[in-house]
Amino acid sequence: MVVAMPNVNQRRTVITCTNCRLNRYCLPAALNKSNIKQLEAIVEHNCSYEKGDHLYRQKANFKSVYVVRSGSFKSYAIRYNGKGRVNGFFFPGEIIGMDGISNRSHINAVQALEHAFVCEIPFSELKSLSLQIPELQHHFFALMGKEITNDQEFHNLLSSYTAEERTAHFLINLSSRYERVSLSPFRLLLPMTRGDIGEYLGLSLETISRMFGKLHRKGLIAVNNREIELLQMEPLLKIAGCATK
Amino acid sequence: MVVAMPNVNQRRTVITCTNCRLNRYCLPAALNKSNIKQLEAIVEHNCSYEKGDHLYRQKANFKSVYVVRSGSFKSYAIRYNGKGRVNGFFFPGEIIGMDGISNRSHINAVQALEHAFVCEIPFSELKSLSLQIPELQHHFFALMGKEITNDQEFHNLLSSYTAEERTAHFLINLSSRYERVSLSPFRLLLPMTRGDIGEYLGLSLETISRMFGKLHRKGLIAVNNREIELLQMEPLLKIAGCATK
DNA sequence: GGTCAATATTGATTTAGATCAAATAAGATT
DNA sequence: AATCTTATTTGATCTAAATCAATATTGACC
Repeated sequence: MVVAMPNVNQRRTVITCTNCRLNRYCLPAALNKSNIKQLEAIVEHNCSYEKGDHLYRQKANFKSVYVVRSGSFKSYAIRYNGKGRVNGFFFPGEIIGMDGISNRSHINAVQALEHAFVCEIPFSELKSLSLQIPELQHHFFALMGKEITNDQEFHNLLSSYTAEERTAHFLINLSSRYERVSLSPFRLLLPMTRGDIGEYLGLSLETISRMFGKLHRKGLIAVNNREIELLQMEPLLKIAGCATK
Repeated sequence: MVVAMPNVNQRRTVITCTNCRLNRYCLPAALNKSNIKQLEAIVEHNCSYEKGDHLYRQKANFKSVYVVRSGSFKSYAIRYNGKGRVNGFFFPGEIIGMDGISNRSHINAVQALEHAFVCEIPFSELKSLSLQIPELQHHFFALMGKEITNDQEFHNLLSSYTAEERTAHFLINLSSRYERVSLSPFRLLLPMTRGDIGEYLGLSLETISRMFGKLHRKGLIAVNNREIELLQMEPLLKIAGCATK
């Protein structure tokens, strides 16, 4: 089994926000020490999931948001007409569950792509705490805002990018998310299948395979099954439609 | 000039949230009378825009969110590579500006499609007020959550729907948004061009025209330039991938 | 190690929708 | 009303990516 995302908190010590390796990317990032203690009190740390396990299913009641501590997840939705599938991937430090806030029920299902740990944060308690800690409210607004801008940029990608551009963008995006949590941004271990990527990017799995081949032939990446090495960032960034500083 | 969205508050009386026709769809929906007064105090009512005017441009500083009072808007983003365009339409009672929350700068530009009025709500004041009024905080979280689920459903549409399905979905979606503010859900006056719709749905403007023609030939809609009449909702809903109750 | 199922690659063919190209039609401007 | 510009429709052609099909690889499990 490919385990792309190392489990980062294997130590015997009790895991808390204060000692979590990811706390500067997560909700505590916005808080002072005493506020972090308050946050810690409402968080359920270290819930474990095996590959294939569901964090929640479509239409499940919304109760909490979750932060990935290690491992990775995909979210997907199937409409009654059978259309639509994977619409998101989640890596350490990223928040899962905002798809349930407006309706009190989740529109997506979320499934572990490999063995994973998450922290669970009951949303009603998070809201109460946000009333007391303005920085927390501010930060959570910012996180939701980030989700909105990401989704809108993705709208852009799906409505105007070619298969090659989408594929390059996907790799560049993964690279920066890996880098954020101190994983190599150049050697990507993909926890998802070509099929998952295809559904996510609105392409067939064969096209994903072909585009990896094309980028490989251009000398921009090396492909070894689930391991993708990014060899030339500048041209990749260009194809991906990202400004190269 | 087509004026699809009637201006609903033409009276001479001073416009406030309390007397606004849209208050049950807008932020006041969640508040009691005394809280509405507090909200009113921070809102700049009745800012006027002519067709083509920009509410804000790409990369503009984020200061406020806006609620459409009358008329309509489109949002669009152009990446440095020239890709991407229209990514949203906004009608009375809908909120504009969440694309600036995470970054303190807007990723989209927003332009009036016809003569329009908006209310401006400074975001920092809205946040302060949300700390005092839990219902307001809750409601704004819900509004942002709604934006997220809408965007995700759109991801689904762009990655797996055919041209006909997208077009039907667009009409059905418009219909329900018109109905919400007491406009006819069956006779849609479109304030945007076929080109705008095409960019939004990831299709060419010719395809939009052809799909309108196709739905017309099936007897499901009548097309008269910018006026679209929805004649048979059930089959339209089915094509659009919406469950028909 | 051997079998099986899931995943990935590669090639051949098809097709939905893009693009190119006129011709109309509607609105704006004079 | 006459002109000009901008939108819209419709047709012919092209193409990017889907689909179909076969093979190869990998990992899971006995």
